[in-house]
Amino acid sequence: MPTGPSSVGGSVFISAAELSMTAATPPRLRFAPSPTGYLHVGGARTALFNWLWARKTGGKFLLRIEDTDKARSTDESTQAIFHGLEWLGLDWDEDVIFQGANVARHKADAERLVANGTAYLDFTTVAELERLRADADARKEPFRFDRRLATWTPDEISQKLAVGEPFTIRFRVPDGTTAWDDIVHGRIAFENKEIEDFIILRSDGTPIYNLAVVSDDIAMGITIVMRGDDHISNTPKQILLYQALGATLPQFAHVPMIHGTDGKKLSKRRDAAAVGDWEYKGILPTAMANFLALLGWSPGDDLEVMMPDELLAHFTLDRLHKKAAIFDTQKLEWMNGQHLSKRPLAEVLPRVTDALVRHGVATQAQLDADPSRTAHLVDQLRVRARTIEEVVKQARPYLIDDVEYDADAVSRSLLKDRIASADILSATRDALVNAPAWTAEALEPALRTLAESRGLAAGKIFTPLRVAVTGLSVSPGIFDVLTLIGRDRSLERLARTIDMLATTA
RNA sequence: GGCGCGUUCGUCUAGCGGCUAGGACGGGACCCUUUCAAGGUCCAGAGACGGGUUCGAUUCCCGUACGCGCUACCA
Repeated sequence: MPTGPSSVGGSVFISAAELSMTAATPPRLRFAPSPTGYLHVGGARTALFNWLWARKTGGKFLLRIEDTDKARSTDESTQAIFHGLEWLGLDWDEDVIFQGANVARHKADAERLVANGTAYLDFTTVAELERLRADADARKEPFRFDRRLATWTPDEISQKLAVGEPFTIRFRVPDGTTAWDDIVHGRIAFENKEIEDFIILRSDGTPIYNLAVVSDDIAMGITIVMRGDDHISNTPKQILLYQALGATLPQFAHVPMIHGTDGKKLSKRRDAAAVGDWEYKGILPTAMANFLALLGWSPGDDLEVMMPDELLAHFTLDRLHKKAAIFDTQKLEWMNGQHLSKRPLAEVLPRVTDALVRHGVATQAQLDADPSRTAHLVDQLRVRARTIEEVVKQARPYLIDDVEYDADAVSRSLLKDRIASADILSATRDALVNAPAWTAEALEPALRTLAESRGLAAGKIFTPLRVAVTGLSVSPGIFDVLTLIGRDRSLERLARTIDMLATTA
Protein backbone atom coordinates (compact mmCIF):
# COMPACT_ATOMS: atom_id res chain seq x y z
CA MET A 1 0.00 0.00 0.00
CA PRO A 2 1.21 3.50 -0.70
CA THR A 3 2.37 5.35 2.36
CA GLY A 4 0.28 8.43 2.94
CA PRO A 5 1.28 11.59 4.73
CA SER A 6 2.64 10.91 8.20
CA SER A 7 -0.05 10.80 10.78
CA VAL A 8 0.65 11.83 14.33
CA GLY A 9 -1.87 11.82 17.11
CA GLY A 10 -4.74 11.42 14.71
CA SER A 11 -4.07 14.51 12.66
CA VAL A 12 -2.36 14.61 9.32
CA PHE A 13 0.75 16.71 8.95
CA ILE A 14 1.82 18.15 5.69
CA SER A 15 4.30 20.97 5.89
CA ALA A 16 3.44 24.24 4.23
CA ALA A 17 6.52 23.86 2.07
CA GLU A 18 5.40 20.43 0.99
CA LEU A 19 1.95 21.74 0.20
CA SER A 20 3.13 24.60 -1.93
CA MET A 21 5.57 22.20 -3.55
CA THR A 22 2.83 19.88 -4.71
CA ALA A 23 0.85 22.82 -5.95
CA ALA A 24 3.70 24.61 -7.63
CA THR A 25 5.96 21.86 -8.91
CA PRO A 26 5.42 21.76 -12.65
CA PRO A 27 4.37 18.34 -13.88
CA ARG A 28 6.60 16.16 -16.02
CA LEU A 29 4.82 14.19 -18.71
CA ARG A 30 6.02 11.94 -21.46
CA PHE A 31 5.00 10.28 -24.67
CA ALA A 32 6.51 6.82 -24.97
CA PRO A 33 5.83 5.18 -28.32
CA SER A 34 7.50 2.04 -29.53
CA PRO A 35 9.10 2.49 -32.93
CA THR A 36 7.41 -0.42 -34.61
CA GLY A 37 5.56 1.51 -37.30
CA TYR A 38 4.21 4.85 -38.37
CA LEU A 39 2.87 7.37 -35.83
CA HIS A 40 -0.68 6.20 -35.19
CA VAL A 41 -3.40 8.85 -34.81
CA GLY A 42 -4.25 7.43 -31.39
CA GLY A 43 -0.66 7.82 -30.30
CA ALA A 44 -0.52 11.27 -31.79
CA ARG A 45 -3.52 12.26 -29.77
CA THR A 46 -2.05 10.89 -26.57
CA ALA A 47 1.08 12.90 -27.35
CA LEU A 48 -1.05 15.98 -27.99
CA PHE A 49 -2.81 15.72 -24.63
CA ASN A 50 0.48 15.26 -22.82
CA TRP A 51 1.97 18.18 -24.70
CA LEU A 52 -1.04 20.44 -24.08
CA TRP A 53 -0.95 19.83 -20.37
CA ALA A 54 2.81 20.32 -20.11
CA ARG A 55 2.70 23.53 -22.10
CA LYS A 56 -0.31 24.81 -20.26
CA THR A 57 1.12 24.23 -16.80
CA GLY A 58 4.70 25.16 -17.52
CA GLY A 59 5.69 21.54 -17.10
CA LYS A 60 7.86 19.36 -19.28
CA PHE A 61 6.90 17.16 -22.18
CA LEU A 62 9.43 14.40 -22.71
CA LEU A 63 9.81 11.85 -25.46
CA ARG A 64 10.93 8.30 -24.87
CA ILE A 65 11.35 5.77 -27.63
CA GLU A 66 10.58 2.29 -26.31
CA ASP A 67 12.89 0.27 -28.49
CA THR A 68 13.56 -2.69 -26.24
CA ASP A 69 11.84 -4.98 -28.71
CA LYS A 70 14.81 -5.23 -31.02
CA ALA A 71 13.04 -7.47 -33.48
CA ARG A 72 10.28 -5.01 -34.28
CA SER A 73 11.88 -1.63 -33.71
CA THR A 74 13.23 0.21 -36.71
CA ASP A 75 15.02 3.44 -37.26
CA GLU A 76 12.56 4.45 -39.97
CA SER A 77 9.75 4.20 -37.44
CA THR A 78 11.67 6.37 -35.02
CA GLN A 79 12.14 8.96 -37.73
CA ALA A 80 8.46 8.74 -38.68
CA ILE A 81 7.49 9.41 -35.07
CA PHE A 82 9.81 12.42 -34.84
CA HIS A 83 8.48 13.75 -38.11
CA GLY A 84 4.84 13.23 -37.18
CA LEU A 85 5.24 15.03 -33.87
CA GLU A 86 7.11 17.89 -35.45
CA TRP A 87 4.47 18.19 -38.15
CA LEU A 88 1.77 18.45 -35.50
CA GLY A 89 3.78 21.11 -33.74
CA LEU A 90 4.47 18.99 -30.67
CA ASP A 91 7.96 19.93 -29.58
CA TRP A 92 9.53 18.02 -26.72
CA ASP A 93 11.82 19.07 -23.92
CA GLU A 94 15.21 17.68 -23.00
CA ASP A 95 16.89 14.89 -24.95
CA VAL A 96 14.96 12.03 -26.45
CA ILE A 97 15.36 8.97 -24.26
CA PHE A 98 15.97 5.67 -25.97
CA GLN A 99 14.86 2.96 -23.64
CA GLY A 100 17.37 0.51 -25.03
CA ALA A 101 20.13 2.64 -23.56
CA ASN A 102 18.86 1.97 -20.06
CA VAL A 103 18.87 -1.81 -19.91
CA ALA A 104 21.69 -1.79 -17.38
CA ARG A 105 19.54 0.19 -14.96
CA HIS A 106 16.52 -1.99 -15.70
CA LYS A 107 18.56 -5.06 -14.87
CA ALA A 108 19.93 -3.44 -11.74
CA ASP A 109 16.41 -2.55 -10.62
CA ALA A 110 15.28 -6.13 -11.16
CA GLU A 111 18.21 -7.37 -9.10
CA ARG A 112 17.40 -4.85 -6.41
CA LEU A 113 13.95 -6.34 -6.19
CA VAL A 114 15.41 -9.81 -5.84
CA ALA A 115 17.66 -8.48 -3.11
CA ASN A 116 14.79 -6.92 -1.16
CA GLY A 117 12.67 -10.01 -1.58
CA THR A 118 9.95 -8.58 -3.82
CA ALA A 119 11.14 -10.60 -6.80
CA TYR A 120 12.70 -14.01 -7.28
CA LEU A 121 14.66 -16.13 -9.72
CA ASP A 122 12.67 -18.52 -11.86
CA PHE A 123 14.41 -21.33 -13.75
CA THR A 124 11.27 -22.57 -15.46
CA THR A 125 11.91 -22.92 -19.17
CA VAL A 126 9.81 -21.57 -21.99
CA ALA A 127 9.00 -25.13 -23.05
CA GLU A 128 7.84 -25.98 -19.54
CA LEU A 129 5.68 -22.88 -19.42
CA GLU A 130 4.11 -23.76 -22.72
CA ARG A 131 3.31 -27.21 -21.44
CA LEU A 132 1.73 -25.84 -18.28
CA ARG A 133 -0.30 -23.38 -20.27
CA ALA A 134 -1.52 -26.06 -22.65
CA ASP A 135 -2.50 -28.26 -19.71
CA ALA A 136 -4.48 -25.48 -18.08
CA ASP A 137 -6.08 -24.78 -21.41
CA ALA A 138 -7.08 -28.41 -21.84
CA ARG A 139 -8.72 -28.33 -18.43
CA LYS A 140 -10.36 -25.03 -19.44
CA GLU A 141 -8.72 -23.34 -16.51
CA PRO A 142 -7.11 -19.92 -16.65
CA PHE A 143 -3.34 -20.25 -16.52
CA ARG A 144 -1.58 -18.30 -13.87
CA PHE A 145 2.02 -18.92 -12.88
CA ASP A 146 2.22 -20.79 -9.61
CA ARG A 147 4.93 -19.38 -7.40
CA ARG A 148 5.56 -22.82 -5.90
CA LEU A 149 6.96 -23.96 -9.23
CA ALA A 150 9.86 -21.63 -8.61
CA THR A 151 10.71 -22.81 -5.15
CA TRP A 152 14.27 -24.00 -4.97
CA THR A 153 16.59 -24.38 -2.06
CA PRO A 154 19.58 -22.03 -1.85
CA ASP A 155 21.79 -24.98 -2.73
CA GLU A 156 19.80 -25.80 -5.82
CA ILE A 157 19.91 -22.19 -6.89
CA SER A 158 23.65 -21.85 -6.52
CA GLN A 159 24.12 -25.11 -8.34
CA LYS A 160 21.91 -23.94 -11.24
CA LEU A 161 23.71 -20.64 -11.35
CA ALA A 162 27.05 -22.45 -11.31
CA VAL A 163 26.19 -24.44 -14.40
CA GLY A 164 24.79 -21.33 -16.06
CA GLU A 165 21.20 -22.45 -16.21
CA PRO A 166 19.11 -19.60 -17.62
CA PHE A 167 16.54 -17.91 -15.41
CA THR A 168 14.06 -15.06 -15.50
CA ILE A 169 13.24 -12.73 -12.66
CA ARG A 170 9.64 -12.72 -11.55
CA PHE A 171 7.91 -10.15 -9.42
CA ARG A 172 6.35 -11.51 -6.26
CA VAL A 173 2.83 -10.04 -6.31
CA PRO A 174 1.76 -9.42 -2.72
CA ASP A 175 -1.69 -10.15 -1.32
CA GLY A 176 -4.25 -7.41 -1.24
CA THR A 177 -5.80 -4.92 -3.58
CA THR A 178 -4.11 -2.39 -5.80
CA ALA A 179 -6.06 0.73 -6.58
CA TRP A 180 -5.52 4.25 -7.77
CA ASP A 181 -7.50 7.38 -8.51
CA ASP A 182 -7.31 7.72 -12.23
CA ILE A 183 -7.53 11.29 -13.46
CA VAL A 184 -10.08 10.35 -16.08
CA HIS A 185 -11.82 7.30 -14.63
CA GLY A 186 -11.79 7.93 -10.91
CA ARG A 187 -11.02 5.00 -8.64
CA ILE A 188 -9.96 1.76 -10.32
CA ALA A 189 -9.15 -1.31 -8.24
CA PHE A 190 -7.67 -4.73 -8.98
CA GLU A 191 -7.48 -7.73 -6.73
CA ASN A 192 -3.83 -8.75 -6.54
CA LYS A 193 -4.78 -12.41 -6.72
CA GLU A 194 -5.88 -11.77 -10.29
CA ILE A 195 -2.33 -10.77 -11.16
CA GLU A 196 0.20 -13.51 -11.64
CA ASP A 197 3.84 -13.25 -10.64
CA PHE A 198 4.88 -11.61 -13.88
CA ILE A 199 8.34 -11.71 -15.39
CA ILE A 200 10.27 -8.47 -15.16
CA LEU A 201 13.61 -9.60 -16.56
CA ARG A 202 14.11 -12.07 -19.41
CA SER A 203 16.62 -14.86 -19.23
CA ASP A 204 18.85 -12.84 -21.56
CA GLY A 205 18.96 -10.06 -18.99
CA THR A 206 16.72 -7.63 -20.87
CA PRO A 207 13.72 -6.04 -19.20
CA ILE A 208 10.05 -6.72 -19.81
CA TYR A 209 7.85 -3.75 -20.65
CA ASN A 210 6.34 -3.04 -17.24
CA LEU A 211 9.72 -2.95 -15.52
CA ALA A 212 11.32 -0.83 -18.22
CA VAL A 213 8.46 1.66 -18.13
CA VAL A 214 8.50 2.03 -14.38
CA SER A 215 12.26 2.19 -14.13
CA ASP A 216 12.41 4.86 -16.82
CA ASP A 217 9.46 6.87 -15.57
CA ILE A 218 11.09 7.00 -12.15
CA ALA A 219 14.43 7.99 -13.64
CA MET A 220 12.81 10.67 -15.76
CA GLY A 221 10.88 12.05 -12.82
CA ILE A 222 7.54 11.60 -14.53
CA THR A 223 4.69 12.90 -12.38
CA ILE A 224 1.72 12.26 -14.67
CA VAL A 225 1.48 9.13 -16.77
CA MET A 226 -1.10 9.87 -19.45
CA ARG A 227 -1.60 7.08 -21.98
CA GLY A 228 -4.19 4.98 -23.80
CA ASP A 229 -6.69 3.09 -21.69
CA ASP A 230 -5.39 -0.17 -23.12
CA HIS A 231 -2.78 0.22 -20.38
CA ILE A 232 -5.26 0.16 -17.52
CA SER A 233 -4.59 -3.48 -16.79
CA ASN A 234 -0.83 -2.86 -16.73
CA THR A 235 -1.23 -0.16 -14.16
CA PRO A 236 -1.61 -2.29 -11.02
CA LYS A 237 1.56 -4.19 -11.97
CA GLN A 238 3.37 -0.93 -12.41
CA ILE A 239 2.11 0.48 -9.14
CA LEU A 240 3.36 -2.63 -7.39
CA LEU A 241 6.77 -2.09 -9.00
CA TYR A 242 6.90 1.55 -7.91
CA GLN A 243 6.18 0.46 -4.38
CA ALA A 244 8.72 -2.35 -4.42
CA LEU A 245 11.33 0.10 -5.73
CA GLY A 246 10.39 2.57 -3.03
CA ALA A 247 9.46 5.27 -5.50
CA THR A 248 6.75 7.92 -5.35
CA LEU A 249 3.73 7.11 -7.48
CA PRO A 250 2.87 9.34 -10.39
CA GLN A 251 -0.71 10.22 -11.23
CA PHE A 252 -2.32 8.15 -13.94
CA ALA A 253 -4.65 9.36 -16.66
CA HIS A 254 -6.02 6.79 -19.09
CA VAL A 255 -7.46 8.34 -22.21
CA PRO A 256 -9.85 6.43 -24.46
CA MET A 257 -8.96 4.74 -27.73
CA ILE A 258 -9.80 5.91 -31.21
CA HIS A 259 -11.77 3.41 -33.26
CA GLY A 260 -12.38 2.93 -36.97
CA THR A 261 -15.77 3.31 -38.61
CA ASP A 262 -16.59 -0.29 -37.69
CA GLY A 263 -16.17 0.47 -34.01
CA LYS A 264 -13.04 -1.60 -33.80
CA LYS A 265 -9.44 -0.59 -33.46
CA LEU A 266 -8.24 1.64 -36.28
CA SER A 267 -6.67 -0.43 -38.99
CA LYS A 268 -4.03 0.78 -41.37
CA ARG A 269 -5.82 -0.58 -44.39
CA ARG A 270 -9.30 0.83 -43.88
CA ASP A 271 -8.77 3.96 -41.92
CA ALA A 272 -5.58 5.83 -42.79
CA ALA A 273 -4.41 5.41 -39.23
CA ALA A 274 -1.04 7.08 -39.71
CA VAL A 275 -0.76 10.81 -39.24
CA GLY A 276 1.60 10.81 -42.22
CA ASP A 277 -1.30 9.68 -44.41
CA TRP A 278 -3.23 12.79 -43.49
CA GLU A 279 -0.25 15.03 -44.00
CA TYR A 280 0.08 13.55 -47.47
CA LYS A 281 -3.63 13.99 -48.15
CA GLY A 282 -3.36 17.68 -47.55
CA ILE A 283 -4.65 18.07 -44.03
CA LEU A 284 -3.22 20.99 -42.08
CA PRO A 285 -1.50 20.11 -38.82
CA THR A 286 -3.58 22.60 -36.84
CA ALA A 287 -6.77 21.01 -38.18
CA MET A 288 -5.49 17.55 -37.35
CA ALA A 289 -4.63 18.61 -33.80
CA ASN A 290 -7.99 20.32 -33.41
CA PHE A 291 -9.84 17.27 -34.66
CA LEU A 292 -7.84 14.78 -32.60
CA ALA A 293 -8.25 16.84 -29.46
CA LEU A 294 -12.02 16.74 -29.87
CA LEU A 295 -11.92 12.97 -30.18
CA GLY A 296 -10.97 12.50 -26.55
CA TRP A 297 -11.77 15.77 -24.92
CA SER A 298 -14.24 18.61 -25.21
CA PRO A 299 -14.17 22.17 -23.95
CA GLY A 300 -17.60 21.82 -22.40
CA ASP A 301 -19.45 24.26 -24.58
CA ASP A 302 -20.24 24.31 -28.28
CA LEU A 303 -16.79 25.44 -29.33
CA GLU A 304 -15.32 23.21 -32.02
CA VAL A 305 -13.00 25.04 -34.38
CA MET A 306 -9.99 25.97 -32.29
CA MET A 307 -6.61 27.29 -33.23
CA PRO A 308 -3.59 25.98 -31.27
CA ASP A 309 -3.60 28.87 -28.80
CA GLU A 310 -7.30 28.35 -28.12
CA LEU A 311 -6.78 24.65 -27.62
CA LEU A 312 -4.12 25.48 -25.09
CA ALA A 313 -6.36 28.03 -23.39
CA HIS A 314 -9.31 25.67 -23.03
CA PHE A 315 -7.61 22.35 -22.36
CA THR A 316 -8.10 20.79 -18.94
CA LEU A 317 -7.59 17.26 -17.68
CA ASP A 318 -11.01 17.06 -16.05
CA ARG A 319 -12.75 17.29 -19.40
CA LEU A 320 -11.00 14.27 -20.86
CA HIS A 321 -13.46 11.62 -22.06
CA LYS A 322 -13.87 8.05 -20.87
CA LYS A 323 -15.47 6.71 -24.01
CA ALA A 324 -13.71 5.58 -27.18
CA ALA A 325 -14.53 7.63 -30.27
CA ILE A 326 -14.84 6.70 -33.91
CA PHE A 327 -12.58 8.50 -36.33
CA ASP A 328 -14.83 10.36 -38.78
CA THR A 329 -12.98 11.31 -41.92
CA GLN A 330 -15.72 13.62 -43.16
CA LYS A 331 -15.61 15.72 -40.05
CA LEU A 332 -11.83 15.90 -40.25
CA GLU A 333 -12.14 17.25 -43.78
CA TRP A 334 -14.73 19.79 -42.73
CA MET A 335 -12.44 20.83 -39.90
CA ASN A 336 -9.59 21.16 -42.35
CA GLY A 337 -11.70 23.39 -44.59
CA GLN A 338 -12.23 25.66 -41.61
CA HIS A 339 -8.52 25.85 -40.87
CA LEU A 340 -7.62 26.21 -44.52
CA SER A 341 -9.49 29.48 -44.73
CA LYS A 342 -8.88 30.75 -41.22
CA ARG A 343 -5.18 30.20 -40.72
CA PRO A 344 -2.80 32.96 -41.82
CA LEU A 345 -2.07 32.75 -45.53
CA ALA A 346 1.65 32.71 -44.84
CA GLU A 347 1.19 29.45 -42.98
CA VAL A 348 -0.81 27.57 -45.60
CA LEU A 349 1.02 29.01 -48.60
CA PRO A 350 4.19 26.92 -48.36
CA ARG A 351 2.19 23.74 -47.76
CA VAL A 352 0.15 24.39 -50.89
CA THR A 353 3.11 25.33 -53.05
CA ASP A 354 4.93 22.20 -51.90
CA ALA A 355 1.93 20.17 -52.97
CA LEU A 356 1.70 21.97 -56.30
CA VAL A 357 5.32 21.13 -57.02
CA ARG A 358 4.95 17.59 -55.78
CA HIS A 359 1.96 17.00 -58.05
CA GLY A 360 3.78 18.52 -61.00
CA VAL A 361 1.31 21.36 -61.42
CA ALA A 362 4.02 23.97 -61.21
CA THR A 363 7.72 24.29 -60.58
CA GLN A 364 9.02 26.11 -57.56
CA ALA A 365 10.73 28.58 -59.87
CA GLN A 366 7.48 29.29 -61.66
CA LEU A 367 5.70 29.97 -58.38
CA ASP A 368 8.55 32.10 -57.07
CA ALA A 369 8.65 34.17 -60.26
CA ASP A 370 5.49 36.02 -59.26
CA PRO A 371 5.02 35.57 -55.53
CA SER A 372 2.12 37.96 -55.19
CA ARG A 373 0.20 36.20 -57.92
CA THR A 374 0.88 32.83 -56.31
CA ALA A 375 -0.25 34.14 -52.95
CA HIS A 376 -3.40 35.64 -54.41
CA LEU A 377 -4.22 32.46 -56.29
CA VAL A 378 -3.87 30.31 -53.20
CA ASP A 379 -5.83 32.79 -51.16
CA GLN A 380 -8.70 32.65 -53.63
CA LEU A 381 -8.69 28.90 -53.92
CA ARG A 382 -8.34 27.95 -50.27
CA VAL A 383 -11.69 29.31 -49.15
CA ARG A 384 -13.58 26.85 -51.27
CA ALA A 385 -11.48 23.76 -50.67
CA ARG A 386 -11.47 21.24 -47.86
CA THR A 387 -8.06 19.79 -48.45
CA ILE A 388 -4.80 20.94 -50.00
CA GLU A 389 -5.35 18.28 -52.65
CA GLU A 390 -8.51 20.07 -53.73
CA VAL A 391 -6.63 23.34 -53.95
CA VAL A 392 -4.07 21.66 -56.17
CA LYS A 393 -6.76 20.27 -58.41
CA GLN A 394 -8.40 23.65 -58.83
CA ALA A 395 -5.13 25.44 -59.38
CA ARG A 396 -4.29 23.68 -62.64
CA PRO A 397 -5.87 26.10 -65.14
CA TYR A 398 -4.01 29.01 -63.57
CA LEU A 399 -0.63 27.36 -63.77
CA ILE A 400 -0.70 25.01 -66.73
CA ASP A 401 -1.12 26.14 -70.31
CA ASP A 402 -3.08 23.12 -71.40
CA VAL A 403 -6.55 23.28 -69.92
CA GLU A 404 -8.22 20.02 -69.10
CA TYR A 405 -11.90 20.49 -69.80
CA ASP A 406 -14.23 18.84 -67.38
CA ALA A 407 -16.68 16.90 -69.53
CA ASP A 408 -19.55 17.50 -67.20
CA ALA A 409 -18.99 21.26 -67.01
CA VAL A 410 -18.67 21.50 -70.77
CA SER A 411 -21.84 19.61 -71.51
CA ARG A 412 -23.85 21.49 -68.93
CA SER A 413 -22.68 25.01 -69.68
CA LEU A 414 -21.63 24.97 -73.32
CA LEU A 415 -23.06 22.09 -75.30
CA LYS A 416 -26.73 22.45 -74.42
CA ASP A 417 -27.08 25.07 -77.11
CA ARG A 418 -23.76 25.29 -78.92
CA ILE A 419 -24.87 28.01 -81.35
CA ALA A 420 -26.01 30.27 -78.55
CA SER A 421 -22.93 29.45 -76.50
CA ALA A 422 -20.58 30.26 -79.35
CA ASP A 423 -22.46 33.45 -79.96
CA ILE A 424 -22.37 34.64 -76.38
CA LEU A 425 -18.71 33.69 -75.99
CA SER A 426 -17.83 35.66 -79.13
CA ALA A 427 -19.61 38.69 -77.83
CA THR A 428 -17.90 38.21 -74.49
CA ARG A 429 -14.55 37.99 -76.17
CA ASP A 430 -15.17 41.19 -78.07
CA ALA A 431 -16.18 42.98 -74.93
CA LEU A 432 -13.05 41.78 -73.18
CA VAL A 433 -10.77 42.68 -76.07
CA ASN A 434 -12.16 46.18 -76.11
CA ALA A 435 -11.99 46.71 -72.38
CA PRO A 436 -9.72 49.64 -71.51
CA ALA A 437 -7.59 47.54 -69.18
CA TRP A 438 -7.25 43.95 -68.00
CA THR A 439 -8.31 44.58 -64.44
CA ALA A 440 -11.36 43.54 -62.50
CA GLU A 441 -12.43 47.18 -62.34
CA ALA A 442 -12.34 47.51 -66.11
CA LEU A 443 -13.63 44.09 -67.08
CA GLU A 444 -16.65 43.95 -64.86
CA PRO A 445 -18.51 46.94 -66.33
CA ALA A 446 -17.73 45.70 -69.80
CA LEU A 447 -19.39 42.35 -69.19
CA ARG A 448 -22.27 43.78 -67.21
CA THR A 449 -22.99 46.19 -70.03
CA LEU A 450 -22.95 43.32 -72.46
CA ALA A 451 -25.39 41.34 -70.36
CA GLU A 452 -27.69 44.31 -70.10
CA SER A 453 -27.66 45.01 -73.82
CA ARG A 454 -28.50 41.38 -74.48
CA GLY A 455 -31.15 41.27 -71.81
CA LEU A 456 -29.35 38.43 -70.06
CA ALA A 457 -28.71 37.72 -66.42
CA ALA A 458 -25.01 38.26 -65.75
CA GLY A 459 -24.62 34.63 -64.77
CA LYS A 460 -25.56 33.58 -68.30
CA ILE A 461 -22.36 35.20 -69.45
CA PHE A 462 -20.15 34.39 -66.48
CA THR A 463 -20.81 30.67 -66.42
CA PRO A 464 -19.86 29.76 -70.00
CA LEU A 465 -16.92 32.12 -69.70
CA ARG A 466 -15.76 30.35 -66.57
CA VAL A 467 -15.86 26.98 -68.26
CA ALA A 468 -14.15 28.32 -71.36
CA VAL A 469 -11.17 29.76 -69.49
CA THR A 470 -10.80 27.25 -66.64
CA GLY A 471 -12.38 24.07 -67.95
CA LEU A 472 -14.08 23.80 -64.58
CA SER A 473 -17.47 24.69 -63.18
CA VAL A 474 -15.77 25.69 -59.95
CA SER A 475 -13.65 28.78 -59.55
CA PRO A 476 -13.22 32.02 -57.67
CA GLY A 477 -15.16 35.08 -58.84
CA ILE A 478 -14.87 35.36 -62.60
CA PHE A 479 -12.97 38.66 -62.59
CA ASP A 480 -10.39 37.26 -60.24
CA VAL A 481 -10.15 34.31 -62.58
CA LEU A 482 -9.60 36.49 -65.63
CA THR A 483 -6.88 38.59 -64.03
CA LEU A 484 -5.22 35.53 -62.52
CA ILE A 485 -5.13 33.78 -65.87
CA GLY A 486 -4.10 36.90 -67.77
CA ARG A 487 -5.25 38.58 -70.94
CA ASP A 488 -3.48 36.57 -73.58
CA ARG A 489 -4.20 33.20 -72.11
CA SER A 490 -7.84 34.06 -71.40
CA LEU A 491 -8.50 35.35 -74.88
CA GLU A 492 -6.76 32.40 -76.45
CA ARG A 493 -8.80 29.89 -74.46
CA LEU A 494 -11.96 31.76 -75.38
CA ALA A 495 -11.08 31.67 -79.04
CA ARG A 496 -10.30 28.00 -78.90
CA THR A 497 -13.59 27.21 -77.18
CA ILE A 498 -15.55 29.23 -79.71
CA ASP A 499 -13.71 27.40 -82.44
CA MET A 500 -14.49 24.06 -80.90
CA LEU A 501 -18.18 24.91 -80.61
CA ALA A 502 -18.33 25.98 -84.24
CA THR A 503 -16.46 23.06 -85.77
CA THR A 504 -17.23 19.94 -83.76
CA ALA A 505 -20.29 18.13 -84.90
C1' G B 1 -13.09 -18.11 -19.88
C1' G B 2 -11.06 -14.42 -16.09
C1' C B 3 -10.22 -9.34 -14.96
C1' G B 4 -10.89 -4.28 -16.30
C1' C B 5 -13.10 -0.12 -18.93
C1' G B 6 -17.15 1.80 -21.49
C1' U B 7 -22.66 2.61 -23.32
C1' U B 8 -27.08 10.21 -25.25
C1' C B 9 -29.21 11.39 -32.70
C1' G B 10 -25.64 7.40 -38.30
C1' U B 11 -20.85 9.96 -36.20
C1' C B 12 -18.35 13.55 -32.46
C1' U B 13 -20.51 15.54 -28.19
C1' A B 14 -23.36 19.10 -24.09
C1' G B 15 -25.80 17.80 -19.73
C1' C B 16 -23.47 17.25 -13.58
C1' G B 17 -32.27 14.94 -10.15
C1' G B 18 -37.24 18.59 -12.66
C1' C B 19 -34.60 19.56 -20.22
C1' U B 20 -39.73 21.18 -25.82
C1' A B 21 -32.63 16.47 -24.16
C1' G B 22 -28.64 21.64 -26.80
C1' G B 23 -24.54 22.03 -30.56
C1' A B 24 -21.32 20.10 -34.63
C1' C B 25 -20.29 16.65 -38.91
C1' G B 26 -23.03 14.00 -42.44
C1' G B 27 -28.26 13.88 -44.98
C1' G B 28 -32.67 16.82 -46.81
C1' A B 29 -35.10 21.72 -48.06
C1' C B 30 -34.65 26.83 -48.73
C1' C B 31 -32.05 31.82 -48.69
C1' C B 32 -27.75 34.49 -50.36
C1' U B 33 -25.12 34.38 -55.10
C1' U B 34 -21.69 34.74 -60.85
C1' U B 35 -20.34 28.76 -60.48
C1' C B 36 -18.32 26.23 -56.25
C1' A B 37 -17.21 26.75 -51.36
C1' A B 38 -18.24 29.70 -47.15
C1' G B 39 -22.40 31.85 -44.54
C1' G B 40 -27.74 32.01 -42.95
C1' U B 41 -32.75 29.67 -41.90
C1' C B 42 -35.43 25.26 -41.33
C1' C B 43 -36.41 19.63 -41.26
C1' A B 44 -35.45 14.41 -39.97
C1' G B 45 -32.55 12.04 -36.17
C1' A B 46 -30.69 9.94 -29.45
C1' G B 47 -30.20 8.73 -23.23
C1' A B 48 -28.96 -0.19 -24.63
C1' C B 49 -32.36 -3.15 -21.45
C1' G B 50 -34.38 -4.47 -16.49
C1' G B 51 -34.66 -3.38 -11.54
C1' G B 52 -34.16 -0.14 -7.55
C1' U B 53 -33.33 5.04 -4.70
C1' U B 54 -36.50 9.43 -5.12
C1' C B 55 -42.30 13.37 -5.15
C1' G B 56 -39.38 13.07 -9.74
C1' A B 57 -34.45 9.95 -13.19
C1' U B 58 -30.64 10.74 -19.25
C1' U B 59 -28.38 12.21 -14.61
C1' C B 60 -27.37 8.18 -8.44
C1' C B 61 -27.01 2.51 -7.23
C1' C B 62 -27.35 -2.75 -8.80
C1' G B 63 -27.94 -6.40 -12.44
C1' U B 64 -28.21 -7.97 -17.75
C1' A B 65 -26.83 -7.23 -22.73
C1' C B 66 -23.48 -5.38 -26.08
C1' G B 67 -18.69 -3.19 -27.42
C1' C B 68 -13.62 -2.58 -26.45
C1' G B 69 -8.98 -3.63 -23.84
C1' C B 70 -5.63 -6.80 -21.13
C1' U B 71 -4.77 -11.82 -20.01
C1' A B 72 3.51 -13.44 -23.58
C1' C B 73 10.68 -14.49 -21.52
C1' C B 74 5.44 -8.05 -27.09
C1' A B 75 5.20 -3.04 -26.21
